[in-house]
Amino acid sequence: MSAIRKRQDFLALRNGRKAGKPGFLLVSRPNEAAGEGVRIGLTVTKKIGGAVVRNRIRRRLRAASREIFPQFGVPGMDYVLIARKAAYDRNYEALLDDMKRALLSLARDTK
RNA sequence: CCAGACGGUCGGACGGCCGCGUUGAGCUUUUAGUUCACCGAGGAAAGUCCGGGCUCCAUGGAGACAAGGCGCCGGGUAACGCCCGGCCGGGUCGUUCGCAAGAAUGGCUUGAGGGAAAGCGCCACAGAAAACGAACCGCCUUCUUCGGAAGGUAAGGGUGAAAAGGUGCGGUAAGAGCGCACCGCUGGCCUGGCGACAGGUCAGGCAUGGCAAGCCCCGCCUGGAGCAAGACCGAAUAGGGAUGGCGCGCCCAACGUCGCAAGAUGGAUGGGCAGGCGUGUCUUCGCGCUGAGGCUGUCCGGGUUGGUUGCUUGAGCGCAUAUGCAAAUAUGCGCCUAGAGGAAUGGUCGUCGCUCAGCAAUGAGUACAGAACCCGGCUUACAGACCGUCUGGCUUU
Repeated sequence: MSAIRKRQDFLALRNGRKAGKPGFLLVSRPNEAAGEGVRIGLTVTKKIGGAVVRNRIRRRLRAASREIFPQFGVPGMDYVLIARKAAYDRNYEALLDDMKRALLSLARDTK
């Protein structure tokens, strides 16, 4: 499991499959170059809030993804989480559940 | 004890589980991975408004001009438009003196606080008039056709943010610094103070308003850009320069050169044909493109993605002593305190603290806000707590 850092890679995800949840929008796309690894990127736009709010959202989503992705992420896929405002104070258990369901629904669509 | 103002300090704590970044040490086979340890956001990290350090660029010295900024005095500072102390003015409240105008003094508050007799400009509305010293009403004198007209007058009315020093007495046709007293103002001199200024004294009746945060004048200051500055290393691909190798078919031909001529020779940013490539299933044939434009070796320089560096020890922080009203400075001792880069410094659960509501159980809230080269300031945001000074109220003695 590694992070997506380059702008080019983020742009490539733009047309991927999407699954929306209260706290975020999950986008996925198969990645030929990466092989078997799962790559995750985070996007938190300025529209959502100040730096403090954005940092907290980024950390919560990152912490949640660490718990969920090793088990439910599909190897060889790139994922991008686009944050929404609700991620700031949504119940953590609900956030984990949202993420699990989003991954499952994307995996079903791919088949 | 309560409330308020001002100044200063702080701005949650502990534990479990799961994680991240720098550094150090160890282990594994180098790459990399892994284990342990240490450290890991702010008072404003914010706004990016001033002042510097640092870096690159520009620059011979000095002056002038332009543009921008600053503007009472003294001190502090690396520097500042910041800070400290002082001076002067405005507003407001109280006290004292005075018939009054006004003055003195204390508290709070406030001032972009140089120049308005260098010049230009502006002063809305209202008002007669907003500066050329001004007559609307009123007042007084003269004349009168009894409607008013001419002249004098800034005491009174009215307008306004602002109306031509104020109060009182005299004076006068009515008035007026016209005269006088007091208050205010302006100028000279003397004294005190480093100075801004203050006090005293003499003179002047003292027409010549306000705005300089409109232009302007005077004095002082200022080169430009910023860590995405700058330095180094440099993959693949494309492109640039130098140099070498291979290849560069045929015909026509403008024109050039040589020649007395015949002719010879070179031959284009020209034309045609071979040849090559593509295409319709293939051949023939046709169409399109191409037709020396090529292929390749070596070296050089620039340079993108990326990597390394700049990158945290500094006008640093704490304590003590000394000097100073203070800002601050000096000396001594101690300390090392984030360095990321799609960007670490956390996520989650529990217990407690604090504030508010409630008799209680309990419930609700726990701010503003996230380093990005580094300092000194300013400004703005902020739940709550603590300390000090002052003011007011209540209770007790």
